[in-house]
Amino acid sequence: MPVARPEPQEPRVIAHVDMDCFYVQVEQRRNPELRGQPTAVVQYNDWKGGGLIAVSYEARKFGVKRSMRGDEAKMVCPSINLVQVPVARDKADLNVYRSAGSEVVTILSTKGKCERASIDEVYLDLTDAAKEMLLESPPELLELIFEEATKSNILGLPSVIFVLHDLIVVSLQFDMNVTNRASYVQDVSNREDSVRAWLCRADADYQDKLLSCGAIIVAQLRVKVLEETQFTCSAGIAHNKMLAKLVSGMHKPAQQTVVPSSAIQDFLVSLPIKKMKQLGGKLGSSLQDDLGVNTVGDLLSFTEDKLQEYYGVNTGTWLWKIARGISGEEVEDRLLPKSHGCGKTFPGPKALKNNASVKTWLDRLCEELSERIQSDLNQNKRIAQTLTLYARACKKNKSDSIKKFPSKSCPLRYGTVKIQEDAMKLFESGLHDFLGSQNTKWSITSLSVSASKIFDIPIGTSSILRYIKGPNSTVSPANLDCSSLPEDPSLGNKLYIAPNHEEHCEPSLSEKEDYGNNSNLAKQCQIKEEKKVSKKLTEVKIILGPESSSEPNKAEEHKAAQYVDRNKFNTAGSNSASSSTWMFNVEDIDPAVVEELPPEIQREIHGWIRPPKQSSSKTRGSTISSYFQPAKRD
DNA sequence: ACGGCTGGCACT
DNA sequence: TAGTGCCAG
Repeated sequence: MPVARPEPQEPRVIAHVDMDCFYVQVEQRRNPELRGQPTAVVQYNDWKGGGLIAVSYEARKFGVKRSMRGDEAKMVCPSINLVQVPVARDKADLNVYRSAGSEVVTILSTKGKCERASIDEVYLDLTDAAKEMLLESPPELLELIFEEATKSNILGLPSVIFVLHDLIVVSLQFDMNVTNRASYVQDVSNREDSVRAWLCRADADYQDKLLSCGAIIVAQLRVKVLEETQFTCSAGIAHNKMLAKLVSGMHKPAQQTVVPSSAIQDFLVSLPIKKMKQLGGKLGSSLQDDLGVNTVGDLLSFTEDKLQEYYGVNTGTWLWKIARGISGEEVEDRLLPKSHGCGKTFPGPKALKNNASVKTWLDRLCEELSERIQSDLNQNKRIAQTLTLYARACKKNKSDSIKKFPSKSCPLRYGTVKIQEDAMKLFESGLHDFLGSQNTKWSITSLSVSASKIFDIPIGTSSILRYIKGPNSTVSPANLDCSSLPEDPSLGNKLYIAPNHEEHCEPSLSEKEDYGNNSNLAKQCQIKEEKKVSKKLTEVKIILGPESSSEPNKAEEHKAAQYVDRNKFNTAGSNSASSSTWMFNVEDIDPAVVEELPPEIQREIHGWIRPPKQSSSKTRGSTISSYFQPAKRD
């Protein structure tokens, strides 16, 4: 369920940038002959021409839609070019699009906080950049406004010209005649003049001026993206994420749209409720069917209390706010995905009906997953902690077949073979739960594996080996237990040290309120809290990572292993094998050894042992925060 | 026989 | 936590 976030007081400048039919553009760059042609990207050509996942604007004019079959597309648009998604290991391989997306993110992340929202979308928080521009070169003083910026669409600006313009753009695409062209040019120039005037208004309020700067910055970024990647994109510029996202697709392709505060209400009143993000599904339907709310304007007549009554505290407040254009959600500073997954469906006759075929496919999926987390590790120094298996299954001849195949997860061990083994064990465990006591036939219609709980390997602690080598490490390599070292040859035996992933989370205010109504729940909540406090959050993980260069020194390795309490390591269940991570308590580290370490590492370790802050009188430590905001020195 | 394949988030 | 469900494109 959606949740309202506290609204920042200061006005922000937020942009949502959305690539235009991205996969098509990627293919058009690979094969320029496709440019300007009706084109679609399709995956799996064997059944009814495959499914379309991206459609060029030329093809859309013929009525070609995403989710059409290749065959259907050919029917409505015989001249369409259908490009297949690359296939690897007998499944669609989206890596070309992922890396193309990274190219774009790299460019877009240069002007402010940047959040990768999907493979082809980002949010930007340009507040600081906009403020800076306003101070140093405000639009009203600029002699020449950046051309792309004057092509912006400003919501609420007198729209006669826009309507005209839009109509003419359509006719333009059908090879218009000279007379039309003349009027088009004139209208465009009128339009650009009025946009320029709007962007440069000296009498604009502060918020609008910030937006103007935002629009100019985004225009520059979009041109840069085009120059450096050949990709066009569209964008929305507003004071929050919700509004920016809402309008980024309003004028496509290759255009941007600005939402001044003054235009919000008029814009929202008539907006169909289903167009709002998060309301495209069941919640939106419920609003329509149960409350008769068809537009965002209709929502305005409900009090916050009423909405909370229907949908709970969180969602109720959220609904009340979005109806008024209020959204406090922050742009996260994150350029990389939070998880990696690969999956495949096996519809109808293709369903997998025995362990052997499941294993075949699971092995392929795991191979791809392993490759992806491996390159994430190499390129981004990130480690994934959890492996999860999902499946969809049917039981033969049972009315009970509504039951879902349960997802299962376990600690993720690096190395393709280990991932394959663990995934198969997870599958067997899930299948066992799925079947229960019955001994019926089953079939699998979808399989996927994913790697999640990914965190950065902290800079400065990259290799514990580097720091633990003492002058007199004379232990025999024979003592070293290498049994759980990765087999994958691309992995070496380098040890990484990182804080325990244990999250220290305080229940949110709203949560507390919710619990407050129910003494039982409140008690549970309290118990949870106490557990967290009593458990000393000083555990640290040692993670096996890659050793790119030299052969690891066994003696050093053993020395490192001295600090690993293998007894404390345990696996999550009978189905999971040993992991490449161990838990131990930093307080168990021999202080004498700590002294051998470089000062910065000593400080880090002491930071883990000591509670990071004394500001709160509560005796609550936090591993994650003490690490990432280390050393408030006292 | 389902759009397929990814991804994110909230809730319990 | 692990596991489920919803949502988006």
